[in-house]
Amino acid sequence: MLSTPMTETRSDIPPAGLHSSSVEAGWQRQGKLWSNLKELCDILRIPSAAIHTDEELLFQHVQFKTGQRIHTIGQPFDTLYIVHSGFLKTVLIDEFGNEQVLSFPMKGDMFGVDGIHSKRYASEAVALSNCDLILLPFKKLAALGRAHIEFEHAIYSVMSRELVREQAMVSMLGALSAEARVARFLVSLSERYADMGYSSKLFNLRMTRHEIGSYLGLTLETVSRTLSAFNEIGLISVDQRSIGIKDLEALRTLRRLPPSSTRAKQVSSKKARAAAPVQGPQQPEGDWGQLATA
Amino acid sequence: MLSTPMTETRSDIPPAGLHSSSVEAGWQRQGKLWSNLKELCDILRIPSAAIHTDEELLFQHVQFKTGQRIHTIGQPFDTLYIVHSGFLKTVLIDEFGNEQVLSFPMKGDMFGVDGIHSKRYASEAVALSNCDLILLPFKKLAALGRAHIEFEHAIYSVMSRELVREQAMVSMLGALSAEARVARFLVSLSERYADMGYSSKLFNLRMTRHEIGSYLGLTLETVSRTLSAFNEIGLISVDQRSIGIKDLEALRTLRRLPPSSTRAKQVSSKKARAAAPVQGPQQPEGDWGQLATA
DNA sequence: CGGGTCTTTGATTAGGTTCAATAAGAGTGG
DNA sequence: CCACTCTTATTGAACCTAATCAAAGACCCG
Repeated sequence: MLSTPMTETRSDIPPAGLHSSSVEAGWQRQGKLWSNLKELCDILRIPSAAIHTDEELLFQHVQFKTGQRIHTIGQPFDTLYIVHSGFLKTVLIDEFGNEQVLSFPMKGDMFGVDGIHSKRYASEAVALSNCDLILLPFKKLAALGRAHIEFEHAIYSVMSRELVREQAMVSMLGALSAEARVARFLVSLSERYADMGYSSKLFNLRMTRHEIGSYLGLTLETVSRTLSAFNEIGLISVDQRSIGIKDLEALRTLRRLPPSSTRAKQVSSKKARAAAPVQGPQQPEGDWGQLATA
Repeated sequence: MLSTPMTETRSDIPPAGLHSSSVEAGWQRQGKLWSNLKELCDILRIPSAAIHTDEELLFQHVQFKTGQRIHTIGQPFDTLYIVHSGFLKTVLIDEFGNEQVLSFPMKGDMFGVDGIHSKRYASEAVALSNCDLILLPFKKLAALGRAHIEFEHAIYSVMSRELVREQAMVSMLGALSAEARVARFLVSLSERYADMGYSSKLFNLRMTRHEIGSYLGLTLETVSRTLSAFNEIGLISVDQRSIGIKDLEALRTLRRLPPSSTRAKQVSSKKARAAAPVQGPQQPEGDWGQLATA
């Protein structure tokens, strides 16, 4: 119930498999490596067109292990973080020590932006898996914006994107039922994984029910129950952290589960598509391991 | 229930009273007037120190009447807005036409930022009173950032501030009871009014219960009931749109109304301060009118 | 294997929604 | 000016969703 103690040292497994796709360029076992501007843009999904490839600016990587904190609330702000690989959560801590999950940053996401205003981080970031992060000192970023007009716009764009995301979040919390929230959460995870080259149909949750609940404004029990319900009516398959998406469209459009009397009917309406054997490159299980990507 | 039709032409009352405090410099009756950079910074509460006062850049003002839309969702984005005077709401519209209120911009607030990312406004802004807005073309803003390093940081800062605000919102929606939400809403309104030089103890709501409810993720009935409850136990006084803050501290720290059994006890604990006759410059009633400020 | 965390599921409660009726204002037009 | 209408606000009663409390099973790791 309290701020999940976070084991601080789980899965110390060193990188298992390596890979060398385009974006993964600047990465290597433990060693802090460096990315250049182009790589940075690619990861952030920013048009890197007009970027001079001869740009010598380099950005340092840092690794964090599961459970480690990247920054805490109130800590002086000076750098932004971009997720190169791994999964995290950002949280607010209320006066009683309760966590409120704000986001689950993953590859391509930037976090720490909330520190710009007050020069102190307004939230806390914790690694949910081993992570490889790119450090982006704010001063450097600002300078970069000045040097490359393109990049400047990109900065604004990323911040704007984040704002839109938060708006969607507010909207969801303000208006949707528990089922709809969980459904949307699954859909967005699915899409996010697809973006990253993982399977959008079969993946493992990196966060606990408690964290999901906090993120969605629900209790862990409600999350658990809702997942079970989705499982029963055939929208998904659930087994602990493993989720199989069976009917994405239904999840996408779900607003409210039929009032349990009509529940049976709904089950039938699930256009028995269970035939389609879900698969595809599954998400790395052993963390930090083989990114069995496309 | 549907997206309040918005009368589009209520209170066509022209500006009643004028005033000429420091910040109000570039304003005048109907005429679109212009503000210079320094004034802009002042309004935005940005340090305008290193700004060359000889700067010739001017920013156009525009007036909107109660009920008018400033921009709509999907409309091509090119300018940001800064509230010089008046009250607005920004809303999201779901697939059924239901509004979700995201914010209530007022003096010193910037909105439209959500349009940067997709080059289209992601939300809709509606005037809740007659408004005087400063137009800030995004291109101009970006150029400005390049010209004045100070200002560039200010841009990031304002966007970051907005993000933090949204985070607080998410946190509130995710974790607080109805009473706590309404209490916080009142507190933040009070503080906001104080900032603007109005009375923090006595003011009029510019928005309907429905809009407040939408903003707080509650129904209008719950908002109404909660206000009534606060009134009963002496935290505030309510009469329609008029709110009197009686016990700010209680509102600030309220997490959950005592379980109605202890309710009586609570009433007594209200350190009978009703003696203090609330007053101070009240908010302009006739909109657009006399800013009876300090 | 044992302690810890995480998850599932059930029973009960309560906070908020929904439905409904009434009242108070504000604007309109005869 | 008053009747009429429309929107907004208040309040009550019934219902329902999700929270809370509780217990047992699954998983993880030392």
